[in-house]
Amino acid sequence: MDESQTSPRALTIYDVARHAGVSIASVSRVLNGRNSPRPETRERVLRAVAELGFVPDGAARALSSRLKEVVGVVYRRVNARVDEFAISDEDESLLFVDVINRGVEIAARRRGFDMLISSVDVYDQPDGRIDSMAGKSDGLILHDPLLSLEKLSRIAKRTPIVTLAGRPTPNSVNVRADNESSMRELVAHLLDEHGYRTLAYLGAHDDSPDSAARGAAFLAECQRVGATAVTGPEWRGNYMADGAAKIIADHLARDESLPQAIVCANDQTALGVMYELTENHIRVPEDVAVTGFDDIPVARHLRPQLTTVRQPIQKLGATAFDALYAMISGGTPPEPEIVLPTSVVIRGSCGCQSDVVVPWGK
Amino acid sequence: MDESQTSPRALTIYDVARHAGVSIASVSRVLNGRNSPRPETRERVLRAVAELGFVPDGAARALSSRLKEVVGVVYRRVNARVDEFAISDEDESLLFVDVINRGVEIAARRRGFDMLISSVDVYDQPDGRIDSMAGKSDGLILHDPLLSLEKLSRIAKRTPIVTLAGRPTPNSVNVRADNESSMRELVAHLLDEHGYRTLAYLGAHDDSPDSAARGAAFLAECQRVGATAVTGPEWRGNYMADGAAKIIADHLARDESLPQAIVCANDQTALGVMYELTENHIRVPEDVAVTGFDDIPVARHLRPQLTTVRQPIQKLGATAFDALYAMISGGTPPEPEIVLPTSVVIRGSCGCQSDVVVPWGK
DNA sequence: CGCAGTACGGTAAGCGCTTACCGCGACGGT
DNA sequence: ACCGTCGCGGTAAGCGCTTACCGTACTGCG
Repeated sequence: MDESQTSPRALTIYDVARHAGVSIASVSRVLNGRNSPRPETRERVLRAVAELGFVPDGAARALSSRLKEVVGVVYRRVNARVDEFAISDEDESLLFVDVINRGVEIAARRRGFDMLISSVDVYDQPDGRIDSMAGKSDGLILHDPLLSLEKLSRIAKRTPIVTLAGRPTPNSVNVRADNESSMRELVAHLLDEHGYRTLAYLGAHDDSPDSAARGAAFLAECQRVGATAVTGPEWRGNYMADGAAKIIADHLARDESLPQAIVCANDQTALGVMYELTENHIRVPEDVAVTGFDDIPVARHLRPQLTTVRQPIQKLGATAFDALYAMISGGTPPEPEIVLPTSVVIRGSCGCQSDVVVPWGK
Repeated sequence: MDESQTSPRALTIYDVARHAGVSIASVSRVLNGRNSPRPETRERVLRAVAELGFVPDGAARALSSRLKEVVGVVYRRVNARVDEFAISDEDESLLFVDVINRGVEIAARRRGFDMLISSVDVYDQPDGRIDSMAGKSDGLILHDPLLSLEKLSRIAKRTPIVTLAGRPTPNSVNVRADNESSMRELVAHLLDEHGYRTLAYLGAHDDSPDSAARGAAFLAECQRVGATAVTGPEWRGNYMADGAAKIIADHLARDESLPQAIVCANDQTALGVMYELTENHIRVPEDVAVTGFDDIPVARHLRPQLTTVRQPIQKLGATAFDALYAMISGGTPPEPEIVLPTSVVIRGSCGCQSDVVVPWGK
C-alpha cells in the first residue's frame, strides 16, 4: 500500500493536544474561540493544528454540542435518468428551485450552517428521505407540498420545519409569495388595458396551494368584469413546459377555439404554451396573449418577452432559512406564515409593445 | 410555553428500547438490519419506533460507525446579493453546475449518501469552507480549480477528494470531459465545411484546464490548415455571458474587424457573444459564426440554435461520486483521471441550415 | 438425562468532541 | 508575609449511537 494514501487514521484532538503539549480542553477552546486561552497557548495550538492539518470531526462536534450546523432541504425532482446522455429540456425547471436553494444556502452560511440537499422523485414516497435528512440536520426546509398535512404536523413535532409554498401547521412555519394581489393586478391588466373577455387559467395539480390561490385570484378578477373564465381539470399542467405544451396540443387537436389570453400558473407553463402555439403558427400575443408567474431569468429572453409576476425567488429561500434558524436557536418563534411581496412585470407577451433591451450583466 | 412545541428533548434509542421492552442493542440491530434479531423482537422495536416517531441521530451514528454518509460538494458562486429583489441574468450560470450536482446527488442516493453543498464566492478564500465541509462529510467533490495544486494535495492526504475539470494529484482523482477531440472536430467543421479562415477562441481564465485544453485544440486545428487564429489576453471571458458580451463590446468599440467565427469556451460565453453581436446588428451566423461548449439546455432555444459540444453533464457528477465512493469505501481505487466522451452538436449558429424543431418533453 | 452447540439479546466500551468542575499558581490587599 | 481571589488549563463525564463480547436459554445428540 502506498504510504501517501489518504488518512491512515484520522487525526483527533488528542493528536493536536500532544503535538502542542497542552490538553484536549485547550485545543477545543482555541478552536471554538471561547474562554479565552492565553495568547501563548493559543499560538501553540494553532501552530499544531496548521502543521498537522487537523480538521475537527463534525459528527463528534455535533453530538457533543447538540448542533450540527446543517440545514436540510428537500424538493421534488422530475427526472432521474442519469445514465442517458441527453438532458431533458425539462431540466430548465432546475431554475426555480435552485434559485430558492441558493437563497437558503447564502442565508445559512451567515450562520455557519451548511446545506444538506436531497431531491425526491415525483412518484417516490418522501417519508424515508425526510427522516434520514432530519437525522442529519438541525431542521428541514421542504419545498412544495411534499407531505400531507398530518404527516408534516407529526414530523414537525420533533424537528423544526419550514415549508415553502405549503401551509403552516401548529408546529411548522410556511413561507410563500403573495399570489393574490399580483395575480389580480395582472388579470386586471389583461381585462382593462387589453380588453380581453375570454381568458383561461392554466394551473397545476390541485394540491398546490400556490396554483390554487393564483387560480382563485384569476377567477375573482374575471368575475368582476363578467369575463369568460376558462378553467377546470383539462387545464391542469404540472408546472412544467412539457405538460403545458401537451395541454395546448390536445386542445388544438379537439379543434376547440382558444381563449384570447392564457394565464399560466408559472413561467415554465407559459414557456410550453408559447412553444406549442408557435409550433401551430398561432402568434403570441397577436392571436393569443400569454402570461406567466415567477419571472425566471429566461422569461425575458423569450420572443416576445414574457409578461409575468416577479417573485423574490432567492429571498424566499433566505427567508425560509432565517425562520428555521429562529426555530432552531429557540429565540422568538417566527410567524406561522410569512408572505413576501410580488410585483407585476409587463413585457410583450400580454400584447403590450414594451419589449425592452435587456443587457447581460447588471 | 406551548406543550405541542418541537422536541422537549429529542428521543434516543433508549426511549425506544424502554418503550419496546428490549435493550438498546436490539433497537440498533433492528434499525440497521444486521444480525437478524428474532421476528418478534423486530416487530416490537418497529412498532415502538413508529409509535414514537423516532429518528436516529445522524451525528451519533456517524461518530460511532465512522461513516457519515454525506458527500460534500463545493463550487464557485458568482453573485450573492440575496437582499436585492432582482435576479441577475447571470443566474443562468446555475445550470451547468447544478446539472452536475444533480448527477452527484442521484449517484449518491444509490449508496444512501446525502449531499452537503456549499458555494464559495469568487473572491473568497475557499480554505475555511473546504475544511468545514471536510469535517462534515466523508469525502469532497470540488468543482473547478478551487484550490492550488499544493493545497489540494495537502488536503487530499486526509480526505478523499475528487475534482471536476481540475487536475489529478497523487491523492485525488479528477473527472473531466474529453475536450480535445470534440473541439478539434468542431473547429475542423468550421474550417473544412464552412471554409472560415479567421477564427477567434474566446476562452476563460488561464487556470482553467478545460479552457486551456480547448484553446490548445483550437489552435492546433487552425494551424493544420494555416488559418488565422485570434486569441490572447483580451480574449479571456470568465465562462459567463456578461464577461463575453463585454469583450465583444470592447472589441467593437475599438473598431477592430471581427473574425469569421468565434469559438467560445462554453455556452454561457457564446450566449453573451450572440447577444452582443445581435445588439450591434451583426448577424449570426451570416456575418459571424459562433459556437459554444457544454450543450446546456438553453443552447437549443436560441435563435439561431447553438452549435456546440455536448458533454454528459449529469454523468460527470455521477461519475465523480462513484469515484469518490470507491475511495471512501476503500475498494479498488479509481484511475487518477477519468475522461468522459463528448460529441459535436451541429446546429445553426455555425452557419449550417440545420435548425430543427425541438419539442418540449422527451 | 446430561452436556455441547447455537442463537438471541443484554452489557458496556468506545467513537471524537464540548464543557462543567476543580486544582494550582500568581497576584494584590491588609 | 499571609491568605483570598482570580484566571488558566487539566481531568473526566457525557452526547447517542454501534458492536464486541459474553451470559443465558434453548436445541439436539450421545
